[in-house]
Amino acid sequence: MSATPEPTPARLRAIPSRLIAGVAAVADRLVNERLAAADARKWHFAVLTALAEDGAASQAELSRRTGIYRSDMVAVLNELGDAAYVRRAADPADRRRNVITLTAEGRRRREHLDGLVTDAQRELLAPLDPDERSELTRLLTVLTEHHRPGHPDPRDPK
Amino acid sequence: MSATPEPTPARLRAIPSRLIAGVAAVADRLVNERLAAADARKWHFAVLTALAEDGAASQAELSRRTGIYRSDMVAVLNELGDAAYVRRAADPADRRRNVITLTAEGRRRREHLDGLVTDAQRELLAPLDPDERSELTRLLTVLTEHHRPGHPDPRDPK
DNA sequence: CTACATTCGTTAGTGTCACGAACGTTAGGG
DNA sequence: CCCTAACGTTCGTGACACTAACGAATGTAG
Repeated sequence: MSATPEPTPARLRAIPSRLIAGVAAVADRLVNERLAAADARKWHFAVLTALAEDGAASQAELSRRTGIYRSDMVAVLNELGDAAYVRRAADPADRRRNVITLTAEGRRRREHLDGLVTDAQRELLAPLDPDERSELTRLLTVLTEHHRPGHPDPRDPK
Repeated sequence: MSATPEPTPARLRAIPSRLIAGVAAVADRLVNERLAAADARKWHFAVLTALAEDGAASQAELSRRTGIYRSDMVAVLNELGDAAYVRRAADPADRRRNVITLTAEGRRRREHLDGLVTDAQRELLAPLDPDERSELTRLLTVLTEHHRPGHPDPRDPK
């Protein structure tokens, strides 16, 4: 069991990057389906949650928290602003920045979307027991931490 | 540990679907970078590998094996055909079908790309030990098997 | 045998998303 | 004061997932 004489069967189905891409597609579909029913997309949820968890921030800061490119952040904030879920105000301390603030409606909206997203997680992880779920989360977190701008490879500190 | 009094901490960073999407993006980037250096894309590798592992097939069959939409398969096979990695011939037994066959050059090409893809997997999974790698693969396989057209929910056999 | 549904390959088109280029504005450091 | 860098913004690109529709061929029910 420890020494497999076979060279590398490496079945297409067992290639990690393909497995992950497949599961990611399923997860995205599950989340999007539910959010679409509430006329929202995952970016909306990500931005609202980032604001709820760590407070008001500039657009660039929100980009870093959520992983959304700052170019794409503009449109998301336009939509959230049009719906009065966030407010966009100039930062008096640094006039390059906009300060994005979560409104009361935005907070309610976030809680609603959170329920939908949580449902999607449940359906996604349905076949796993609690231990397996936390182990999966742990492994994915390790990978996420490792492949982070600045940490990818200590041999190339540039 | 079993009863968490907190309502829903649910940190944005810990949402499985977001973790998976992030890791999938990293994995895709790693694979694409390497394949691009060989002027290939992941579809090429997937099709060549499907042919090498399970033999010649029709385009629709390749679609199912690889997960590529049959609409997109056309362009991929055009490119692989132009490079003489595969041959496309009419199926005499069913004249709707094309039979796609892997050529000798295609087989060499596949082995080359396989090396690149394997390197990418190594880099992706670098922070995990062998046990963790197989556990991750196992968990992802469980999820993949569960969320498969026809198996999504036994409560809705339709 | 005829009629109908289904499969296949193909073309064209849509929407999402990640990402880069460039620009004007503003801030901070030498 | 100049230079660099960060910020918000606009525009554009390319990969990818997916749908719609088509003609040709096949299988099947009546």
